[in-house]
Amino acid sequence: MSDPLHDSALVAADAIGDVIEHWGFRKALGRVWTVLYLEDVPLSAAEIAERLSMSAGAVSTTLGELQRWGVAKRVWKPGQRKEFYEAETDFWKMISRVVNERERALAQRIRARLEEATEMAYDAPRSSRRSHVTERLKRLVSFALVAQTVIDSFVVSQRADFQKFGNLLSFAREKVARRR
Amino acid sequence: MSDPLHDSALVAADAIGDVIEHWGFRKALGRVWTVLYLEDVPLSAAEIAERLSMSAGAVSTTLGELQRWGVAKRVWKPGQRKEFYEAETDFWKMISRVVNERERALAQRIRARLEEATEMAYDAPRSSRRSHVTERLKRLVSFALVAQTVIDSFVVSQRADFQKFGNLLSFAREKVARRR
DNA sequence: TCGAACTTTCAGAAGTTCCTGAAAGTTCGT
DNA sequence: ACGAACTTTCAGGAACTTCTGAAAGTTCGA
Repeated sequence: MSDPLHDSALVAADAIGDVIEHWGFRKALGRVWTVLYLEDVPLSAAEIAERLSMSAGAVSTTLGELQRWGVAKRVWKPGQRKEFYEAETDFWKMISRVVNERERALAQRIRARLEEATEMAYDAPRSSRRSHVTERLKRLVSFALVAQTVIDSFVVSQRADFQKFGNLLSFAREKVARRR
Repeated sequence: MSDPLHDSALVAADAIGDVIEHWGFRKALGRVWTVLYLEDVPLSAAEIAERLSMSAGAVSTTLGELQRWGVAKRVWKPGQRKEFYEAETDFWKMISRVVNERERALAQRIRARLEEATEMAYDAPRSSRRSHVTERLKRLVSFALVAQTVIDSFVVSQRADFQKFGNLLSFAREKVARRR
C-alpha cells in the first residue's frame, strides 16, 4: 500500500506547500500543484484527494484556485466522465503571472491609500510637524511608485533592478540635507 | 482631541500594515513602524499604544520584533525614565535585511527537503515513473538553487536577474527533448 | 429525460494567530 | 535597598482562516 514514489512526492509537496504558504497562499495550493507536477499523467480530483488525504471539498476549491492562477489546467480524457488535471510546468510563467496580478495590484492600491493620507495631512494647519509628515508621506508614495515600475519591468524583462530604491532614498536625503 | 496629522498617519499606517501583512508579518509591525517613521521625534511605547489603540503588551512585543528585524531602534533620552523608539528610514537596508534572513534561509531549508524527497525516490524500483519523478524533483532542486543564487546577488547588488529561471527551464526542457 | 457519476458550495468544526489584561520582572532615582 | 515607573511575559479569549462532510448542483450516457 505504501509506494516510495508517492511518499517522496508527499515530502516534496509539503516543502513546496511551505514555500507557497510563505508567499501568502494556502499550503494546500502548493501541495496539490506539486503532486500534479511530479506526475507524468493528469490526475483526477479523487486521486489527489486520496494521495494527500484531503476532502473532496478542499480538493475542489484548491483546484479551482490553481486554475484561476493559471498554474494547473483541466484536461479532458475521451471516454472518461471525470475531469483530469495537470500542472503548469513553466516556472517563469507562474511567477510572472502571480507577480503581475498580485503585487502590481497591491502597489496600486497602497499608493492610492498613501495619497489619501497625504491629502488629509494637507488639511492640518501649517506647521513644521505638518511639513515633516507630508515629506515622509511623499517618500512612501515614491516608494510605491518605484515598486510599481520595478514590478512592471520585472514582468516584461525578467529582471528587477532595486537600485532604484537606492536612488529614491538618496534623492530624499539630498532634499533633507539641503534644508538644513 | 482629533489631530488631522495623527489621523493621516493612521491611514498610512493601516496601508503599510497591509503591505507588511502581505509579506507574511503581523499587520501591527507595519502600523507601528509607520507611526514611528512619520514622526520627527522618537516616541515612547505608551504614545504608540495611545495612537494606535493597542495594549501595552502588544506594543511591547511588536517593538521587540521590529528591533530584531533592525527596522526600529531604541533611543535613550537623558533624564527620561522611559525608553523611546524611532524608525529605520533606509528602505534598502530594511528590504535587504529581511530578504537576506528570511528568503535565503527558506530557500536553504526547502532545498534540503527536496533533496530528501529525491533520495526517497531513488529507493523505489527502477521504472519509467521513477525516472519521471526524479527528473521533476531535480528541476525543483535546481529551482531552489537558482533562487538562492538570485537572492545572494540581490542582497549584494540590489539587482535580481530572474532570467536564470528562464535558463533553468529551457535547460530542463532540452534534457527531456533529447531523451525522446 | 432520468439517474448515476462527478463537482461545487457552504454551514459548522477545528485549527491557528493575535491581542488583551494582569502579573511578574526590571530599572533607576532617592 | 526600596518603591515608583516602566517593560516584558503569558494564559486565556477573540477573531480569523481553512477544512470537513453533506447537500445541492451539474453533466452525460442511455
